[in-house]
Amino acid sequence: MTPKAIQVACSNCNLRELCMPVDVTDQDMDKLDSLVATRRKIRRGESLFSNGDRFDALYAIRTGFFKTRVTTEDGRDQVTGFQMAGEIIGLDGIVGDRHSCDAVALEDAEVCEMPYGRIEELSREVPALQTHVHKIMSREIVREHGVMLLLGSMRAEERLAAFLLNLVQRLHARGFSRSELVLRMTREEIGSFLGLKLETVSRTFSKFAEDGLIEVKHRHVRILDIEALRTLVNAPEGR
Amino acid sequence: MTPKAIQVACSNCNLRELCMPVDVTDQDMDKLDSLVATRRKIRRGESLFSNGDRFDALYAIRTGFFKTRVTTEDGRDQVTGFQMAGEIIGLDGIVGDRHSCDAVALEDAEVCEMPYGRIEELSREVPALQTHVHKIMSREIVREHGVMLLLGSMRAEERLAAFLLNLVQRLHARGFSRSELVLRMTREEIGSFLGLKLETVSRTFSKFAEDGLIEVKHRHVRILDIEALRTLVNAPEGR
DNA sequence: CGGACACTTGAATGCTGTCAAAAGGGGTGG
DNA sequence: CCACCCCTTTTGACAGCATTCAAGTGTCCG
Repeated sequence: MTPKAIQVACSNCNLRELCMPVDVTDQDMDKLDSLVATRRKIRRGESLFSNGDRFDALYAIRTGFFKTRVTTEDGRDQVTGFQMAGEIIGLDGIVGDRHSCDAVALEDAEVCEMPYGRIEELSREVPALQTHVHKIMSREIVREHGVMLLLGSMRAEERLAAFLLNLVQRLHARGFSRSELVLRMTREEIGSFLGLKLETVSRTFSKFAEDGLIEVKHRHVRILDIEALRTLVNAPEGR
Repeated sequence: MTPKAIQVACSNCNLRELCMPVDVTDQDMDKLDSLVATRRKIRRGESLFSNGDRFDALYAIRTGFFKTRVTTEDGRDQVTGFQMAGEIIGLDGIVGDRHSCDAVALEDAEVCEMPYGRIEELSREVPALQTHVHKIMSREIVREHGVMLLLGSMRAEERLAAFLLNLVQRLHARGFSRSELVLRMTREEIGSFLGLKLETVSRTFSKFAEDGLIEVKHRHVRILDIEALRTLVNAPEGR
């Protein structure tokens, strides 16, 4: 028995419902199993791909936690998202044959590499996969709309509340607590994502703790009053 | 001779190189001509689609100018982009079978409606179209990364300069002047897109004019010193 | 175990928002 | 086609939130 061979098949992957289309025949599933060419381990701090790298595959995160960020020549940078198990990264590379952002592991991670050419081939044969790929890209577009709303119209407290709610919701969908979470990123990275300085992030954490909304102990956060956080995000007065 | 029938064919459309893949055989081009089901005219102020509408087609803009915006129940809203001839809108609807944003015409417009089911079908038959669709979605993702960078790390002057440069560049690609433009949107809409209040937009326009970078006469803008604008955007110190 | 890095907190500055008022245009209806 | 009215835009004064600069503490990784 070769456990490794079993693990490599998407059909046996416990993240299947996150990465793969739901309705596929056994026959199609056999094809989809051939999508993942290799597994790749990435260590904390290392990049899965970087701005300028040739694009040739999408990656499904099996374990670990990533950030993606865009940078400019003049030193500006912006974290564009945090990604966890079951999520797909690399979509930015399709348009220009090169990646336009960096994907950095925030903890040791493992990803499934899916050669893009193979994705296109199989998409033509398996309509369910085709639709699935389109939905993944559309979902990313919609997610970014939400981030734009956050960056363009929310104040610091609202941004951080929205960030925490989003994170805990995604973690809960993966079987973790709905009230407790461990942040894998620094205050500076949170700030970059939220368009705030790290001091503002830290201060806002402290204020939430003072107000009894959360408990913060460095990177451990416990949500005490999730309703209050929701109310904050839906505050009637925008910026 | 029926000029209308001729116009409906993508193969004869002067925007073809903006909407369609470049390398297609004549045979494939015949197929692609069947993509556009109908033309639709939208009058200034009307919506092409709205949040919650059932999704069933993508739209290629033939003429006119749109804004897309997301809104929340509590009255927050955010302009997520401005779209002009040759650009594709509606991608947000794929993931949830319903649109999650509004597309509003800022001037009288005409769009080509491409039923999504037909796009999927043809994508399976014509690989060049498949790749093209993927690139369009990927391009939108990358564009939004740029907007996130703008919203998350730039100050008011930098944002407005980046906005003007982007707009004039896209207009120039469509045969318009590279230094003169007519804004189709209000100061408030610019502000919503840039995460600023309309007064700040107005003030920043005035400052640019005082500094000799541009000439502003309501919605007519003439760029006098494009290099200065570029320098502003690439300013070494971010927010 | 030690040092670099991450985090917290304080004080002051400043950019952008808010409120207000006036002027200018453009669109619509007669 | 013209005139009127409303919406858009501009500008000023002031307030507030987030940034900046600085110092001290804590902690995690090698």
